[in-house]
Amino acid sequence: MNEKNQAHDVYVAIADPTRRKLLRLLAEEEELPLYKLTAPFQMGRTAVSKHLAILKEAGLVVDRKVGRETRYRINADPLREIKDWVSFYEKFWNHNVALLKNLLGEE
Amino acid sequence: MNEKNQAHDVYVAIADPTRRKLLRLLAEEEELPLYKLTAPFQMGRTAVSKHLAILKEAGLVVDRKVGRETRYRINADPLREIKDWVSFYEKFWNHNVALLKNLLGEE
DNA sequence: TTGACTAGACACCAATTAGTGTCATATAAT
DNA sequence: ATTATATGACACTAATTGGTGTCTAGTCAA
Repeated sequence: MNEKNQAHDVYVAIADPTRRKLLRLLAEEEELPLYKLTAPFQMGRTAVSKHLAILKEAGLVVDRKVGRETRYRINADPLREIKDWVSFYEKFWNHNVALLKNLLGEE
Repeated sequence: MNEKNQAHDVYVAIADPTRRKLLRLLAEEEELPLYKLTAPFQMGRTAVSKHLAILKEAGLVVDRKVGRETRYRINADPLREIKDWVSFYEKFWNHNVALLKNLLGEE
């Protein structure tokens, strides 16, 4: 899946439901090896491994080798970028809420 | 680009830089026709139109015909979903900040 | 030390994506 | 009435994506 170089940003990383589910799993278990991360999915180990590689590229997971396992751990920091990006648009829905309040208030 | 059916969620919609830029443009101009939205990009009108279609599918833009133009307008509401999703992970980076504070406090 | 387990590295494939160009149509302007 | 503008609708293409299977190597256990 993207064997070549960098260029996988956080936005792309979280666009895939499988990858979001992986993050969720990692959010609850502190550290998990690939074979355990593969279990909840129908796809094969290779596919999950590639998804994890994309998450890793985006900085959302960190891995370390322990014996024959490769254990993955979440790193949520890059998600700040998403949060910042979204919060810029918050004023739009707040704006609408304000309009609505206004409307109801003048009713 | 996805001529068939639905299935374009918000996550996918914002994964593309062109589409994020489109949203930004629409955030500043209230309402813009396709030909004006195309101008800032190097790609052709057709491509931009398709990106807008994806944004529309995700509910992030609304359009209306005015004469021969099709004018686009932003609708930020679906971004709430992203915000909610990200905020779940906030505790992780807050957790780290807490740890750091602890560390500094005990210094 | 033999065998089972965990995972990386490849090669391969089908479906999707992001772009292109062209043609048709509706509207506006001269 | 004619011409220019704005866009939709298609057909096409190259690159990317998300998945597969196989082979290899390191590690753990009997």
